This record gives sequence, structure tokens and C-alpha cells, in this order.
Amino acid sequence: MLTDRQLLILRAIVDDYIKTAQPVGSRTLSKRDDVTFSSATIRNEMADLEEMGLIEKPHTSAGRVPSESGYRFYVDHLIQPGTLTARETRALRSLFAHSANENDRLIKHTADLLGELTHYTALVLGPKQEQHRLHHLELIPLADGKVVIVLVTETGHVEHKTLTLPEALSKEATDRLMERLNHTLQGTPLSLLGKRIAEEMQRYRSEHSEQTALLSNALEIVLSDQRRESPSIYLGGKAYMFDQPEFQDVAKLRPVLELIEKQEALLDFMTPELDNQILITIGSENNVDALKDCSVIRAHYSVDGVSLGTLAVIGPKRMDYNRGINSIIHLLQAFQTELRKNGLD
Amino acid sequence: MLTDRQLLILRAIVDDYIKTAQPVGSRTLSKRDDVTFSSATIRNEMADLEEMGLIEKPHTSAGRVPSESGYRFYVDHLIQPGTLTARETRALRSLFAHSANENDRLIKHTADLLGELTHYTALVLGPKQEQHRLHHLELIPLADGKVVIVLVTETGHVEHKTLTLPEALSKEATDRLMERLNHTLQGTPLSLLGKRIAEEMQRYRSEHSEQTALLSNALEIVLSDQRRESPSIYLGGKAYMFDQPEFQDVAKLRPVLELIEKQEALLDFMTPELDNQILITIGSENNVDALKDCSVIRAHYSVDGVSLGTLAVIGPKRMDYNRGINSIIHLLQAFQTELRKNGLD
DNA sequence: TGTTAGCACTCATGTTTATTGAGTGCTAAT
DNA sequence: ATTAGCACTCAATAAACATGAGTGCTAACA
Repeated sequence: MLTDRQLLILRAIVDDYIKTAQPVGSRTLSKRDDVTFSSATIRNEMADLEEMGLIEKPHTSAGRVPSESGYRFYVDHLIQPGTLTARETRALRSLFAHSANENDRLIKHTADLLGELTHYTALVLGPKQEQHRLHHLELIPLADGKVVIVLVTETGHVEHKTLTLPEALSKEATDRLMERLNHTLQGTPLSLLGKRIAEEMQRYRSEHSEQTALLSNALEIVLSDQRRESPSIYLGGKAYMFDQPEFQDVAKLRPVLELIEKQEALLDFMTPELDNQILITIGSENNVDALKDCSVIRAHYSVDGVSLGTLAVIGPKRMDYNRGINSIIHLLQAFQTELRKNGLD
Repeated sequence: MLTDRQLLILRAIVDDYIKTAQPVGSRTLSKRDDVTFSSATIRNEMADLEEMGLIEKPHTSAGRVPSESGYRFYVDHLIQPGTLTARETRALRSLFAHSANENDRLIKHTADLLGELTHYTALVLGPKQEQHRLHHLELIPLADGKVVIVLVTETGHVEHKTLTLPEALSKEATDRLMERLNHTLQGTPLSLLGKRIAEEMQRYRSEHSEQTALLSNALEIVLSDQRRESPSIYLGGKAYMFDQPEFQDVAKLRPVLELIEKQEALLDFMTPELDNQILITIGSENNVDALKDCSVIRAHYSVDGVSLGTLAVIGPKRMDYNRGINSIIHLLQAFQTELRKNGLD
């Protein structure tokens, strides 16, 4: 167990290092107002903290730097909540005021805002569409046997596909088919849509003419394909990565930026098993090599108890956890409110 | 006017520098197979070329490096066409084979492909939607007075907006309105849609009940807004930027990557006055500070004589112009063919 | 007269050597 | 238990030097 003084020193080291990115030495610390004891005492305590694995020195004659365990301890025990400044709260409110009632834009907006609040790169994982329920299917014929099929969910989410049919179809036949599909499938979650539509089509084909077989086939393929589309990830504040001193080296910067652009890779990362709390992972805890020098703060957002997606902030291990956590908490609130207002998507 | 020997030397310098990124000296050159004269002679010629402003030296005792004018001359006079390797052509064909018949994907795909071919970052400016003509409007009511309006163009392009109406509307009223709108507005270019719809609505409102005034108002706002959406830009091969030795310094890399993410900034850049040729701009010729160390190759693509958008490759001034130009030419062909097949978008 | 060998000169780059100073650990005195 | 004091370490910076790739110029050559 750590003594109060050790806690004070550890917190001071982490705080200082977060601010300056420079190893912090005993003399520097001894000059702080809240430190009443001498640098020699600090050195002794530091030696102990180092033995416990909470801090380390880059080399013999350098100051101390928090180790990963040090950050972990800091995050778990030493962070004092703190709040957003009035200005930030105002910014948050006014910025949301402008946001459209389309959820796509709202999400993009949220990502930007989170970046701006934290000065780190922000990620927002959009809601999985599998849970959405079908509201309406519309089939719109174009020239040349091409057909646009539009799918609207109960939440107002719209998807569309274009397909080309080898033969023209009679309007009556398609109308009949669509009416039937809409009738039978309304309310089906997108995740089941593929299967349901296959069943329905089989029944339909046995009852009806060969002509619509073509269409039904195409529909089946197209709509079951929808299901596979993974939710998208929105980025905000990408440029903040450039500001971090630890990423001034392109070799360090590159893997992070590359990972961030890779939707697939991020997907795993953004859908962690996660109690309804905020999850902070530090360096190697991320289990992703590209993020071994980064820390990530994640939180799920939900509406009416249904978890929909994830907010995340990504920065160097020497991240301002306080600010990150606070920003994400506040934004989470505002964002969820906004989402609920829009009708959940 | 340059002598043949000077041309040979200039070309050799540029070629060499493109390959190695190292200043090239007279001795190195004299060892090439196609050089029959001595390093001293080369030095004399180099002095002349330098006097003409075609090459320069980073410092007194370094080799020579092409100046911007040097690249310009090289591009204008010294490039020999060359072709893609068989493997590349095959890759190109097979990759397009997989591409969906949605133009969005086709374009994204093209951007990736262009990046892969050139090993530079590629940009594709999507077609302006202003020229598209309206094919169909569909209005789909959701719960809570929310309404999704879906717009389909003759080319199969789909846009949608969600709006919230303060009062519920009768099905008949909306059906009547939509039928009329579809009838009147079909074939209207999106660029004119805002105006047309305003006119039409005015007429309509005078004829019909107050109730639909709400809807028509909303529609007017929503649809005229569409017009403002600028065409999007697709990126491919972003990561190749990291490979360039000239961008190993974050300070150099940053402005370029930042610019590339900025849709608005790129828009100007991607819509240049451009004869139907390929346009190459080198360094300061780009008139964009962030690109002062870059060269850009651009080409418009068109279908049936209508210019639709732009392909571009962006790399260091020391870019492999040959490869860039060839790739863009071949891809341009393939892409346009594919687009025509899809029906122009 | 154009070409080339030769040579002095330049200057980025790399290596070695000192110098400095921020930091530590340990010990002895308080 | 705390702290002053001191010897020690080592990154960082600077200065001194060597190296070598490159140049420009001149004089000899074909």
C-alpha cells in the first residue's frame, strides 16, 4: 500500500509529465507548492515507487516517467473528477444546436466535437444497423432494366442498391411483389432480413409466375447483402495526432494514422465487451501493436437501455486522462439526448 | 536550345534522382552505359544546365538536383511514353471485374487502384450531381410526424433527407402532392430543382388546402438544400505518402496530409480549367502552399463528351512522372468504360 | 576545338573528445 | 524520519578533426 506522500508524489509526476512530456526530477517536484519536503526525500520515495514498478527512468541521470502501471494506477485511483469549463459546456450546447436531425451528421458532428474538446483524435462507431427494423421497401425502375431498391428502417435510416435485371418486368408484377414484401416483412430486424426474405421468396415463387423469379432472386441477393455492411466509424480531430511530441517521428506516427484509417481494424477495437462504464486502455493493454504507444478512452452510448455504439478518444499514453474522461462523459450525455430526440438510429 | 548531350544528361539526372532521391554527381553519371564521355565533360555540361536554371545543387560540394524548371522541362520534353507492364494491365482488368455497379463503389475502387498503380496518393473527384436529372421522388412517413424523402436520379443516384413535420398529414394529401411533383419535375436537373420546386409549390399552395402548406414548405427547403452538396472526393493510397523520403519529417508531411483530408480545399484544386489533356503541376505551380513540395497529375474523365470529374495523383516533386502519367491514362480509359457501362452518374 | 586528366577547393557527414548540467544514490549529520 | 552534501552517471551540446563525394578550373591532348 502506498503512503499519502507517495500518492502525492506519483500524482505530481504523472500530472507534470502529462503537461510537459519531460521526465520529471526530484528537484523540480520539490519546488511545487504542495510539496513540503526536500528533493532528497523525494528521491527516496521515487526509488520506492520505481521498485513498485509505477515509475521508471529513461536513463540513469534522467528524471522519472510514469510506467504503464503508473498510468493505470493514476487512472484507477488518483484522478479527481473535475468538470468542463463553462466555455466548453456552452460550446458543446451551441454546437449541438446546429446539428441536423439526420443521425449521420449528428454522429460526424459528435466526432469532431469530441476531438475539439479533448485535442485528441476522436472516434465514433455508428450504430449497428442489424438491430434496425424494416419500415418500407421501395422499388424504383430506371431505364435499361436497372432498378433501384430503397430500404427505409423505422428509425429513418436509408439504404439503397442498384441492380440490373436481364428482362424488363411488368409494373403490376413488381407492384404486387413489393406490396406483399412490405406487408410481410415490415418490422423485421435487418439482421434477419436476409433469411426472412429468402423464405418469403421461396413461397412466393411457388405461387407466382416465372417472370418475377428473376426479380425475387436479385432482391434476395441484394438484401441479404445489406446485412453484411458493418457500421461505419467517424473520425474527428485527426490532425491533433500531429501535435503530440511523441509522434513527431514519422515511424511512430505512421502505424497509428494507418490504423485509424482502417475501418475493419477499428471495428474490433470499438466493440469491446464493456460494462456500462468508461473503459481506459493504456499502451500494451490495447492488444494492438499499432497502439502500443497510445491510450484509448472508450464509452458505449445507448438510448433507452439499448447499447448502440461507441465513443472513443485516442492519444498518447501521456494523455490528459482527466480531460478525456470528462469530455467523453459530457459529450456522451449530450449525444444521447440528441439521439433520443431524433428517434434512435 | 539544348544539345543532344545536354538532353541526355538532364534526363539522366532526373531519372536518377527520381529513383534514388540523392543528388547525382558527375562521376556517378559517367559510369552509366549510355554515357561515353568523362565526368569532367559532364561537369562542364552541368554548369551550363545549372546556368539555364534546369538543375541546382543543394550545396557546393553536392551533386545536382533537378529544379522545378528542370522537372517541367523533363515532363514537357523528355518523357518517353512507356506502357504498363502486363501484370499491371491484368491487375487493372481483374480489379475492375469485381467492382460493383454502384458508381460510388466504382469510384472508391478507382481511387484505390490508382494509388496502387502509382504508389502515390490518388484522388478521385466524383461527378457533380447538379447535372443529374430527377427521376423520382418518394415520400415515406415514419412515426412521430417524421418523414423520409427519397430522391432518385435518372442515373440511379439516391439522396435522402429526414424531416419532422409539426402536424400529421393525411395520406391522400401527400399522395396527391407527390404524384404531382413527380409528374411535373421528372427530368429536372438537380441544379434547378430548388427553383422549380419553389415555383411549383407556390402554384400548388394557392390551389390547395393549408394543410399541405407545411409539407410543401419543408420539401422546398430540403430539396433546394440538396443542390448545395458538393461532389465528394475519394482517396486511395494515403499511406504511400509515408514512404516518401521527402516526407519523413512530420513538419513536411503534415500540411500535405491535412490538405488531403480537407474536402473543401481539394475541391478547388480538383476542378481546374483543363483542356482535355493531362495536367501536371510541379511544386509552386500548384499555387497551394501545402503542396509546394508536391507534384500533381490530373485528368478529367468524361462520358459521351460530358466532363464529369477528375482523377489525380499526388506525390513528391521527385515523382515518377512516367509511371504516374501512364497509370492515369490507362485507368482513365478503363474507368470511363466502366462508367459508361453503368450508365453515367 | 572539343575533351579529358589532374588538382585545389568546398562542405555535408561522421567521429572523437570535452564540457555541461540535470539528475540520481548513498551516507552522514540533524 | 528527514535532509544536506557529495560523488557519480549520462544525455545533450559543442568543438575539433577526418573523410570523401563533389565541384570548378586549368592545362594538356587528340
